[in-house]
Amino acid sequence: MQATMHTAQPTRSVAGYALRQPVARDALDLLEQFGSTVAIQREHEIHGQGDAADYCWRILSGCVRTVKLMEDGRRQVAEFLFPGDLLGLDDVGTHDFSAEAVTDVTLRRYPRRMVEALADSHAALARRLRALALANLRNAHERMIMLGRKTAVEKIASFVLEMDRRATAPGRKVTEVPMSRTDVADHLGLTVETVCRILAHLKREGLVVLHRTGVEVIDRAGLRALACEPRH
Amino acid sequence: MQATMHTAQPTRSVAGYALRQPVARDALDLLEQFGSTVAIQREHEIHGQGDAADYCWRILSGCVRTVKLMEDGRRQVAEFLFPGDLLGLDDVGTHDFSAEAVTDVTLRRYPRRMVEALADSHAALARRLRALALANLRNAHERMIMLGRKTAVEKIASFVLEMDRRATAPGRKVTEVPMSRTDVADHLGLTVETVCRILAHLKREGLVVLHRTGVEVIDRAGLRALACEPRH
DNA sequence: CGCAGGGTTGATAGCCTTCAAGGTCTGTGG
DNA sequence: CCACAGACCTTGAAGGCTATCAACCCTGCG
Repeated sequence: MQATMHTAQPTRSVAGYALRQPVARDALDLLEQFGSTVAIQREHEIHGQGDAADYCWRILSGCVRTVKLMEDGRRQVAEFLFPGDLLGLDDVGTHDFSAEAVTDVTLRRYPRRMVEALADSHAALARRLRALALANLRNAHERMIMLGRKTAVEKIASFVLEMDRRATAPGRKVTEVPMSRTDVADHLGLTVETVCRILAHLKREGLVVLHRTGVEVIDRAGLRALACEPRH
Repeated sequence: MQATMHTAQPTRSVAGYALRQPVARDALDLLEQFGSTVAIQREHEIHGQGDAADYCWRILSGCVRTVKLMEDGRRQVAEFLFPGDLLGLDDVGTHDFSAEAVTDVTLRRYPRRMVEALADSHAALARRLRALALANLRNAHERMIMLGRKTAVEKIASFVLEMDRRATAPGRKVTEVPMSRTDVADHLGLTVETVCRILAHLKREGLVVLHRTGVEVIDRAGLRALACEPRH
């Protein structure tokens, strides 16, 4: 789901996978005329798991999570989305996940029908859509090795670095971390308690400073070492 | 990477995500004239991690695994591919994974350059390629909840059921399981020993029978219950 | 026949979870 | 303004699931 769009948020300098096949004028601009702006309140649902995939969205402000639930309540947060990211383009027929507002969010909404129709007549858009899907696939694969083979410390260190890259406002030192510890836990395949403990550990080690609603990376190299190295 | 193609292997009745947007004549047939057939020996590499993505392949016979390695040797097997599945279509520029032959395999190889060129002039092919990418993305998401939230027993039960669906020759009761226990472990985020122990457990419980080089599902409903239920 | 590699099983250890008990912050109402 | 309730966060103690270490088995093959 996550993919950066750069025309809409020129101030954000997030590294965009989608930029590998640049086009002079972004092919996604074709959609703009069919868009409408909507606002969703914190903790409200944007779409449910199994809903018809009639729309897709671009995040203008705020943070969104995509969630999959098991019958017994176990939860997996697939992605966190930030301004510029796209949501709901990857579901065929029905949405695979529910999408929920982590904070108050504003979205630009596009009818899927138009997307598909335009893609058929504009090769550049079709190419762009596939590039987005492939970038998301690459992300998903990265998460697989994270979930399958990394230790808790490595997961948290990776997560902090990812937030630092993706969610730090330009010019600010402190990365906003709007989601709850529970969300982070369900994203990384851990428990709330483990997330807390390991963040506290990183803080004791002087790698990060924890603020009210954010994290400040002190020792980026140290975190990077923790994020990939074998246990300890 | 995995995606079923059904024109090429009409005898296989694997449920194909790719069939959601059927076209009268499969758009992928456009590629056939540019294909060449290659054979790769067991345990040999088809392409390496980081190699230029100049080709993609369709598996004609045998079994292939896609592998990602961490610096310290930890390994993640992203997918197992069987006849009819496509390989290497999802990598832009360079391959994200290495692909290795689990058994002796025969492949049909296509130049990526032709794929991209044809996609630009044939909307149906472009649509089909995106559908394949999205199906793979859906698979990857399914694996995320598996790796992040399922217990070892649930992982193994799910895996056996998946092999039963995908790799059972038509009319046969016994599912060939050509990959080693190590491969299975690295696919599920477990160790070899745990895989062995849990297979033995499923056997003791009468859910499966283990053969030399395959598994026979005895109690499909029982396995299905184990695959999704909470621990125990 | 002996060797090598993968598979299986057992014993032990450790990471993370589970269970439990405060602590902190925010929003609300008196 | 202050008190209070509730949600989230944090920290501690104990337990369980899976990994690790080790030994043995089995099979195929030179």
